[in-house]
Amino acid sequence: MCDVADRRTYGSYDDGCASAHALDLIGERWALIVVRELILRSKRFADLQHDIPGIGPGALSRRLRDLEESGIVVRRTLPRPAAVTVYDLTDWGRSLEEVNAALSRWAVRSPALPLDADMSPDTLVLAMRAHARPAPAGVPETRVGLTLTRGEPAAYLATVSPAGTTIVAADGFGDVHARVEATTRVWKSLVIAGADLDTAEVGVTGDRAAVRSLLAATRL
Amino acid sequence: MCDVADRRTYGSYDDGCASAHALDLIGERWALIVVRELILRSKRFADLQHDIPGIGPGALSRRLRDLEESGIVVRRTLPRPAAVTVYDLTDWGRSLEEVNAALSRWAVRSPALPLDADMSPDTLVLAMRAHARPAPAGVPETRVGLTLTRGEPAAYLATVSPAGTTIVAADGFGDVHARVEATTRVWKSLVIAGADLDTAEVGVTGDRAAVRSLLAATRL
DNA sequence: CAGTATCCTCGAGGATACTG
DNA sequence: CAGTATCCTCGAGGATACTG
Repeated sequence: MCDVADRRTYGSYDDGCASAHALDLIGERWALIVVRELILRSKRFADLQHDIPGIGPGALSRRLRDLEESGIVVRRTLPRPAAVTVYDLTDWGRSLEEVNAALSRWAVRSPALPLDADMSPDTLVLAMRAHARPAPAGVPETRVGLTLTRGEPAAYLATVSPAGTTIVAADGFGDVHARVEATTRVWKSLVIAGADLDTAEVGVTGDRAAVRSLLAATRL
Repeated sequence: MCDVADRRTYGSYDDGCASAHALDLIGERWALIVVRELILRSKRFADLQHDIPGIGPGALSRRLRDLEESGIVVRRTLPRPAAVTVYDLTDWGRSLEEVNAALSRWAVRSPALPLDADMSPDTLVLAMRAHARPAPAGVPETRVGLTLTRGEPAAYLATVSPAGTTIVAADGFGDVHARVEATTRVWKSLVIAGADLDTAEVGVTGDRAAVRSLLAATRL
């Protein structure tokens, strides 16, 4: 299927383990970060540059090409009149969310976890998904519309219930128990640093308890 | 807790996400491979060099120092008369098995998964653990003693039951339904490439069906 | 055995300017 | 906007020899 000799390039692990092979594919610098930014939605080149602090156009370009060759990313052209190039994940690539989640659950116990760095709305929502827990038994299903801003606002629909907690990207909210608006920085302080909802600069419409349920079910 | 400015070294992701922080700690080349080799048992420097094909003494030395500083690895000196230095994982470091397992479960679906490269006995057993499934309901508990050789033989005790499948490093086997002896290369062909037990060069003592149960519960 | 020291090569990728 | 091209710096780590 794959000759070892073919793989012996500089930087490749000559090791038969599946996880070593995984590192060959997504162990390169920036690779998993790029994948992460594409899990919730497809994006354009400039979107990725904006959402990934510190990546240069050269590094991004190369990483996208590698990931495409590995079958993790696909490059598509939107139908006219948009006619614009976007990057998306294959199904297999999207299943890297599990790897990202495992990393996140592990890292949260790090003594050196940075609490004040910035992150994109999508990344923050992925962190919530990685740590999402079901609501306590007996609690009725609660839906919250979440709008996070860092530059452009991004909207998500969260559903909290004893059967499980989900958060997905959303265009509209429909019928929700509460709506929340916050900057990523402020919302992050609630989710990751455990700040208090009442003292944070968060705009809440509707049932404040619903927002508390969401935080209780997704806090790191 | 951690000033961003302190972290802005070359190679560090300036990103607030927990999984990006994880990559700061274990995203370096060889880091996760070294951790993986220590999950099942503590090892000496030369053991690690032997078990990790292609790593040089300089790279291993540096990686161990970094991992120690991050609180993932601990260096211990065995009591006299051994008086020898061994490397071990902290509890937090050992919980990286979950990350390794997530990577392994993802990579197994790679179209380019190499099937013929070599791997250490411990690594092979970790792959089995990552994919371990419970036995079908109603099947009685089965215990298998597994001895894998690549240089030194390494022994493991596997327990397969509807409540779950476990494999741990073992010194002796006690009362088991079957004993298996194989080289890592041959056993790998059974577990990863799906080769047939009857045609493989495997020494089986006791109940052959027990070995089939183990393979059915741990095959990738 | 358990590393450290040295030398060297290599490629990643940051910064920047540029093109279609 | 969507990248590519160029230049440069930097550090990783392979190979090897060496030390306690």
